[in-house]
Amino acid sequence: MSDKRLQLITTAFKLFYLKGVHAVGINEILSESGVAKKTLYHHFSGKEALVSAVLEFRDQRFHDWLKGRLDQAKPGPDKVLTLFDALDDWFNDRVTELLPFHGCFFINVSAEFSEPNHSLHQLCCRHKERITQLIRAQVDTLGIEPVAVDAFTNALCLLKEGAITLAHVQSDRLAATKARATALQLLQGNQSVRS
Amino acid sequence: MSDKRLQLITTAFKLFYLKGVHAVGINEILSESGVAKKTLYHHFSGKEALVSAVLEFRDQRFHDWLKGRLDQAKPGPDKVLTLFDALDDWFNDRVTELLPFHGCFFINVSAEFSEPNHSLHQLCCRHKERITQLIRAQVDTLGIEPVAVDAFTNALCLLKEGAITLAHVQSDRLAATKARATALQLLQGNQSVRS
DNA sequence: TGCATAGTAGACAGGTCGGTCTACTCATGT
DNA sequence: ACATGAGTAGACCGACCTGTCTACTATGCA
Repeated sequence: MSDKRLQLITTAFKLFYLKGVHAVGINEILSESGVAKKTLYHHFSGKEALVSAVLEFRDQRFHDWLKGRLDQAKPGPDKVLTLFDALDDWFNDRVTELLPFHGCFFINVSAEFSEPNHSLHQLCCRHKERITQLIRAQVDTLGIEPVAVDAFTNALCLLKEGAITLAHVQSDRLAATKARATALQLLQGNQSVRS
Repeated sequence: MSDKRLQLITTAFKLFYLKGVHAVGINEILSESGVAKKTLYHHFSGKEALVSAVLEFRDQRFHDWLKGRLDQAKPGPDKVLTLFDALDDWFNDRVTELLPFHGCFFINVSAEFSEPNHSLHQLCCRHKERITQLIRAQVDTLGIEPVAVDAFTNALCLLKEGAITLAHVQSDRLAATKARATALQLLQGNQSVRS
């Protein structure tokens, strides 16, 4: 990956994440990154292609970070509760590689490109699916029956997205803690989970 | 409320909800609503004031609809499970007064005006707080201890926001059903709830 | 040596943005 | 009779938008 190309992507992400895609113009990205306009249009066919690349970049970054956190958890219930500890760190700006929290970039972009058929919206959808798979893999390690795996994965994803929304819209820095408590309650209420 | 003013608000809402605030220009709202530009600036000081009015309008509409649904529920666990039945109707476009589902308008606007201090972002936050109060009132009728009321209200709100996000970003029309199942599990796992 | 590649700065085009303003109509109430 | 306020149509302003283009530089490779 070219140096300038990466520079454009990281700068664009920073600005898009902070202000939204429509609110940031090409020229702002150029002056902020110190790259010439011709260079941008050499690497990307247009603004939308740049947004695509930024989504892909963030998807990778976020996925790698979360996978790293989950892999560190010790076997057992911790495997899923760690998810909320990681979210808590994210919401409270203790994860430098994710930049200060301004909601989920993919939820935000979905909101701006609301049409489900839009290619950018679909990229956001695919990111969420990847993260869901990551979580399902954790739930799988609990050794519960397959039907319960699906149900519990659904519940965890709902709590995760809910926490992100509360943390962003209502600036609720405790959102992850609340979600963790609920997840714990589900774990304890379900006797099929080996403790 | 003036006839033209209301016309502007409803048209603006329809377009903002569908395409996002930044993606819709004043001129589009004018041509769509058939109102003159001077009239718009007679009623509103600018675009931002119009967005404010639209948020207030939607807040009222949504709150009234949900309150109506919750009030109809019969006492007991139904008081909270009805929330997810209502969401299911919303997600699947069976609520005409809310228009076809394109996510939560307030989450979407929050994403476009991400700064927590921004007045539009705060309006979105206040809407969420109002809805939370509505839900808390339902949980109160269950007759459980005060601490559990807070915890269960938090859980329900997390599940609700999670369901909205799944329904929008991933076009998951079953999101409300999944959230309902999780809420039921929480109800059953908690013996302090009178059945 | 020669030529493609990746880069710079920035003018430029065509369009849209939010917002102002002029000139006009029409209904209402005093 | 007449002033006021709500309305219309649309020209116009300056700013900004995405994207193209010219002219030039530096590097690396065949």
